[in-house]
Amino acid sequence: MIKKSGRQSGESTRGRIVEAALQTLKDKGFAGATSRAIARAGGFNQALIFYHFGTVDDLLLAALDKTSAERLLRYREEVDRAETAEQLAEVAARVYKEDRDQGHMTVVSQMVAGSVAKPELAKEVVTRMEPWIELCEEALRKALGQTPAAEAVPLRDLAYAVVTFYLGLNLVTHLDEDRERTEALVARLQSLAQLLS
Amino acid sequence: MIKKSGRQSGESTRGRIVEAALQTLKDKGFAGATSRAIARAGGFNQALIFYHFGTVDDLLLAALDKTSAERLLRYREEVDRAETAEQLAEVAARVYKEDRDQGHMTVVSQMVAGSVAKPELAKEVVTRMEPWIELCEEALRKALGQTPAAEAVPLRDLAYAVVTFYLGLNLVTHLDEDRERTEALVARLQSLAQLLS
Amino acid sequence: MIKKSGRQSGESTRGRIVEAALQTLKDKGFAGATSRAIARAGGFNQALIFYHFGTVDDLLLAALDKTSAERLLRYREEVDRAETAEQLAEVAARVYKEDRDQGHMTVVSQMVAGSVAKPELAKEVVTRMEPWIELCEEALRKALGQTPAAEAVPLRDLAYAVVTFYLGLNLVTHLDEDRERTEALVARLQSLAQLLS
Amino acid sequence: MIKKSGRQSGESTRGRIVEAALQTLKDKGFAGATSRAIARAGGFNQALIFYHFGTVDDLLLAALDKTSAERLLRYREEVDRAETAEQLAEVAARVYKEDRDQGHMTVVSQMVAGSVAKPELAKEVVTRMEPWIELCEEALRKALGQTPAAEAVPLRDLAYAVVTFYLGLNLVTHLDEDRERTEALVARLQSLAQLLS
DNA sequence: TATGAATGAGTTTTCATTCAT
DNA sequence: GATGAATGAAAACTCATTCAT
Repeated sequence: MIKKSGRQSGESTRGRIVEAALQTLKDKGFAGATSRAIARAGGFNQALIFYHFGTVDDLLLAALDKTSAERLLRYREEVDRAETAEQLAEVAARVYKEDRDQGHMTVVSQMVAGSVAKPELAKEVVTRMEPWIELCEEALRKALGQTPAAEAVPLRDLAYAVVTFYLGLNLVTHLDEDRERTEALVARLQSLAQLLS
Repeated sequence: MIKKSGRQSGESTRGRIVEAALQTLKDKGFAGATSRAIARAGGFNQALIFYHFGTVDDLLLAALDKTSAERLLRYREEVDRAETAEQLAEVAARVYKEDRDQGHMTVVSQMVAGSVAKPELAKEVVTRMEPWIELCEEALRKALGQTPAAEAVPLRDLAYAVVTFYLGLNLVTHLDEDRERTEALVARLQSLAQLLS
Repeated sequence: MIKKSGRQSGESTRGRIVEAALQTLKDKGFAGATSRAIARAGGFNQALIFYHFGTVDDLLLAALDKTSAERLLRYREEVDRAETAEQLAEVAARVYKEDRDQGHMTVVSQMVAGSVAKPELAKEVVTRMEPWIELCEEALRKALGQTPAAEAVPLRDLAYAVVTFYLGLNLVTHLDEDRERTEALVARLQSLAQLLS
Repeated sequence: MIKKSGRQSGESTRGRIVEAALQTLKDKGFAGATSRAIARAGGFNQALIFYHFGTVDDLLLAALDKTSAERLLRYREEVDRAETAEQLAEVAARVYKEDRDQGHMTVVSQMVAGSVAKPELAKEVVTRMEPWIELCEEALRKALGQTPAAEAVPLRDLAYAVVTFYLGLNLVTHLDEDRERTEALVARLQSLAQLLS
């Protein structure tokens, strides 16, 4: 079916809006992700956001969903391929860099940080963290299978800790302009992982 | 002698404003910490904020300073008293609960999260994180002194990791309304600490 | 077909806003031409000004443009019609009275005066004075063509002087409530013009 | 009588405030001459303005008085010394440059322009223009004594015209950054004066 | 005299959202 | 579907002025 020239189909418009929301979240943070800023970033009309998503917060959640889904796929692919703890540590370091460079984790931490004052938003954000904890638990099971650490701490809790750390890591990443420290940190954690294995 | 309402000693007014800013940061987050909201919380005139602090951001930084100074004192006291890794883990768990219940760490993570889009704010926030990393390093030196972990990872980097985790922990804390998970997590980390010792 | 109040054709709204800005500039001067005052004068929402013009200064410039264009047309029409120095002096007196009564020159002098502290505004205002100097030069060429005055002073400079005087005249006009003096002054200048011819 | 150290006598404080008001009027124009800006410029407390002058407008008038008195003295001195029209034209050019460079006329034109919306202020400003018109008339009498121009136009009216022009000149001066045009203009007027003599 | 503190009303500008077309 | 226009509320910040000391 051929669309009229100029106007994109509704689906692709939604996509463009979500994309613009993501970009704005990365560039300006939660506080700066206003309907105007998003519309400006995407080059479309402000009102479109409300037509397609109802509220700005709903658009932001949709954006979070998109990032989450994409990255989850990518992570699972890598986790499935890895076998040993060392490999997993290496995977984590690599994918972290992807996340950081593409701003995916910025989106997540901004949404988490921004939802402090908005309980309804917070509820939705929590829900979206769940699959990450699961993926992480899976990875940890692979990595720590029989080690003493696995016995001391239930993998579920450890997974929660890892995700928590990841959130903090992202928050800190944007403060560390030259990336010296965060870079070093991730390298160190890799060494630590080998210790535990 | 009782002061008439309205004109006060200046220093105490600054204090009241900072207190209101802290409360607002805790209750509404960075995005909600507007001059109006803060003035409403403290029951004073909006313009007073600008009279005493010039800008909202400067007030927010002053609030961060206050929390930071107070908590740093409290932490150092506890860290100085502790001797073994186990004691330190116990201290960490206890003081974390204080922080959480009093909202001190909320203030920190909100300021960190809120400064994504504001480079000048970010610079100031970074500076204020430094003493925390130092304190943490000190505590880790005590805890890990001779262990293999201390050799694998420089304590400085580990301290940075701990602070990062702490930031994430706080972000996550307010999402976890019933505190089930974060509570469990902290308990688990305590066990983990025993493992490492 | 009558439009419902509220949504209008955009172009006409811009016009209404410009008109309100002109009125406010005339009534309250540059310092009093605030967005609120203008919105009140025009009976529309304050935010409309920013929607259509971005900043108050840009609106004020648009208002200046409108007055300028309208009056320039009117002046040129009269100047083209006049032949002798006496006729031009008469034209000048007549159109000055129009200007004064309609407040057109108040707008100009207020914008000039108001731009002291605003270099960007000043730049724009200067640009908008140019066509007036040109028109004036043209009129002077007609009036003074072969006279000794024309030889002593380049017409360009004289035109600049006339415009300068006109600016001053306007400033003074509003101080001279009963218009006795300015009225007399213009009459005298007419006589003077005859002397020079 | 020796004053206490630190505190200046009331009279000198008034002087400092007036001086600061003048400076602010020159730098920021009427719209920018707020109590805060003036206090900042003079390095004293805002409230002092109200203590000594009651309102900002009254201070501004006091400042106008001071400039006016000082310049009037200077002008009279020069006018008294001059004899011929040529000398007077030369004096005018010289003293104009002083005025411009020291910003005295800026103060005047800003006060005139700023009083559009404030009838009480306007009334006061008008009063303060009177001695200038008189001085100017006197100078013109000297310069034009027996010429045909003096017969065609009453000197009083001409004096009014000159003052009016002077006001406009100042308005234009600050728009003409490189001073090319206004400089040339004043030079031309000097030549013109010789023509009339 | 002088001042730091305080205030209510004001400033420009941006917000999310709605609506007519 | 899409858009330009419109709006009431709110943002940060400044205003002239008052007052207790």
